[in-house]
Amino acid sequence: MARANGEERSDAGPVVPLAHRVPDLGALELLLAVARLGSLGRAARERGISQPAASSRIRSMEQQLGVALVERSPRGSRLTDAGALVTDWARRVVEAAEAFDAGAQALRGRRDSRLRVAASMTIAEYLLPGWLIALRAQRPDTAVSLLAGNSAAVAERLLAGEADLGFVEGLDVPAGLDGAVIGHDRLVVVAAPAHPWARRRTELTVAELAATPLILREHGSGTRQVLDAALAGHGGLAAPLLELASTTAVKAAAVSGAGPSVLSELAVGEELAARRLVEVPVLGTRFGRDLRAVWPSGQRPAGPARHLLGLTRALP
Amino acid sequence: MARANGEERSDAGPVVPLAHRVPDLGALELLLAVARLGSLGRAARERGISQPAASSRIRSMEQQLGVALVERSPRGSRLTDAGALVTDWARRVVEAAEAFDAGAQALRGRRDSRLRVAASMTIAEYLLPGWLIALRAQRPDTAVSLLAGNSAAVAERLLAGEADLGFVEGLDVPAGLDGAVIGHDRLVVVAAPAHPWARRRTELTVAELAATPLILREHGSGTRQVLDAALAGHGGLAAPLLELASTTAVKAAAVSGAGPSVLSELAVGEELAARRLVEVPVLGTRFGRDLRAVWPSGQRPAGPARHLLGLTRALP
DNA sequence: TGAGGGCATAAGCTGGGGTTATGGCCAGAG
DNA sequence: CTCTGGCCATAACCCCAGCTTATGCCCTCA
Repeated sequence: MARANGEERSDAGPVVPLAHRVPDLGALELLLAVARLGSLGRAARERGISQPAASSRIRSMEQQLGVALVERSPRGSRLTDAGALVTDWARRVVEAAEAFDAGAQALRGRRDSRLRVAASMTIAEYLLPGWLIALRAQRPDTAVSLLAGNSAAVAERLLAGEADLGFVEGLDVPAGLDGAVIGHDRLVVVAAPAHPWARRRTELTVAELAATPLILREHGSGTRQVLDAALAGHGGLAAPLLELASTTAVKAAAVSGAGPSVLSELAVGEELAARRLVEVPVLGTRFGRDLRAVWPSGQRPAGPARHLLGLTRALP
Repeated sequence: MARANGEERSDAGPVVPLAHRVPDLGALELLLAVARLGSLGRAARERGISQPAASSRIRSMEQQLGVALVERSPRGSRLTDAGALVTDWARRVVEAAEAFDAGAQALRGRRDSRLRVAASMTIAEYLLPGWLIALRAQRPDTAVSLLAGNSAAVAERLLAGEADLGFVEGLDVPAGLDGAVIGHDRLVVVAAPAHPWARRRTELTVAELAATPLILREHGSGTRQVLDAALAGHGGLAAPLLELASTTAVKAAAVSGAGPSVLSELAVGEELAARRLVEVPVLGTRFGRDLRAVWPSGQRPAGPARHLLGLTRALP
C-alpha cells in the first residue's frame, strides 16, 4: 500500500515510480495499433485480445494520463490531437523496447544460430540493436547470437571459429583478422552542467585533462586504453576520482555532478542532447577511433554475415 | 491462454507481442537501481518494495530473457557482462518512458500551471519532452502545461494571454509576436529501402519530385505548406498518393513501401538511423525551415519561460 | 563468536487485465 | 422504414503476476 503517501503534494516528484505513471508496453502497442487501424476492435483483433479488453485498456490509459486519446464513434475511432502526440511519444518507447528485445534475443541466442556475432561493449550497446532490427525486417528468419567482450575476446572468438563476424572499436585491427571501417567514434570530455568545466570559456588543455582526477571505468575498458595512450605524453592519467564497473555507473556519477569524465560519443549522445551532461572541448586533440567490422583473414563474410555487414556500412 | 501457440516455431516472429518478451518498466527501473546501488536489497528499498519482491522480480526477468543478469554474493550483487548490456538497453527504454511521462504530464497540466507552453506538433513531439525533462531536473517545482497546434493556434494562445511561451516551425514569425531562432529543421524526401528512389545514383530534380504522387499529411500541416510553397514554381505538388491524418501514419505507410514521402528531419531521424527509410537527395533545394521560440511582442519571457527558453538555445 | 548485511524460499492476498455475454447506437441496404 | 452489420460500452467472472510478511542460510567483519 504505497498509495496514500505523498499524494497531496504537488504533481512533481518521482516518488511515485515511473512505471505507475506510464502505461505499460502492452497498452502503448495497443494505442499504436488503434492509431494505425482506426478502430478499437480491429486493433484488438490484431493484438490478439478481445474488443472489450482493448476498450477498457485504452480507457484506463486515458484515465491514467488524464487526457482523452481517441474519439469514439459508431464508425470507428480516431486519435484526438493529444492522442496523436501521445502516440508519437509512445512510439519512441516501443521502439526502444524493440531494440531491447532484439538485443536480448541475440544475447540468449543458441550456439547453433545462423549468424554468430561478437562485438565490443560499446558497439553492442549502442549500434547493434538497430542493426538487428533492420536485419530482422529484411531477413526475419536469421537467428542471431551475440557475444560481447573486449577486442581481444572478439578476436579470439573469430579465430576459434566461434563467431562469424566481429565488431571492434580501437586504433588497429587485431592480428589475424581483416576488417573494414564502418564508422567513427570519438571520446568526449563531459561534465554535469553545474560543473565549472561546463562554463569554461577556454578550451581545456590536454595537460589539464591529464592532471585532473576523472570518473572512469575500471581497467581493461577500450575507452580507458585509448585515453591512457593519448595522455601518455602529458604525464599520464591522474589517479581516478572514481573507478566504476559500468559505463552506466560512470555516466550516472558524472550526471550527478561527482566530477568530469571521458566517454564515447556514442555513450553520451542522449545525455548531451538532454543537457544532463555538457561536452568540454579539448584543445588540439580529437580522441578519435574507428569502428570496424572484422573477420578472420582471408575469409570474406558471406551469407547472413555479409548481409549484416551491408546494413552497417551506411550508418554514421 | 495465448501461451501454447507458436512456441515450437523458431524464436523469430512478433506473433508474441513485444510486451511479453520485454520486462515491464517497473522491472527495468529496478534493474537500473540494482546496477547503480550494487545490491538487490538497497534497490528494493529505493524503489519502495520489499527485498523478496525485488529478488523475485529480477529472477523472473532473468528467466524471461534466458540470461543471468546479476551475480549474487553475500556481499551484494554485481551485473554480469550480459547484465551490463541489458541494463544499458533498459536505460534507453526508461529514458523514452521518462520523455513520455514528461510530455503526458504537461499535456494534462491545469491552466493554473506556472508555465503554459504552446507548441507546434513537430516541436511538441520531438523536442519538448527532452526540454521538459531538463527543466524538471533543474526546477523540479515548475508545473508545465502544454497545448499543441499549428502556428496560427500557437499565436492565438499567446496573444490571448493563455500561454507564456510558444514554439513554431516555419518561414516567418506570426504577426504580433517576437521570436528567436532556436534551431533548424529541414524537410527530407524519404522512401523505403526497397523503393527505386532509394537506389538512385543521381539526385532527384525538383520537377521530378513535384510530378510524383507522394504520401502526405492532410492539408493544414506546416510541413505540407512549406512543400507547397517550394514546389509552386515547378507545376505545384502532384495529387497525393495517400493523404493520412498523422505523421505516424505517413511514416508507417512510407516504411511499408507504399511510396515516397516528404517529412521533417526531426520526424524521420529514427527511421533513417535504423534504415527503415532512406533519404533521397534532391538537387539544389534545401527545404530548410527555422524553429523559433515566440512570445507576444514586447513581452520578453521572464521567470520559468525564460528558463525554458535558455534550455532550448543550446540544442541542435 | 556473535552480529549484521545480503539473498532465497514459503505461504497467502490483491487487483489489473483478460474472457464471454449482452446491449445500444448509427449508417447504409433492401 | 425496418433490417443488418460494424463498432463500442457494460457486466460478471476468473486468473495469475507481483506484492507482503515471516523465516532461514551464508558470508564477513569486529
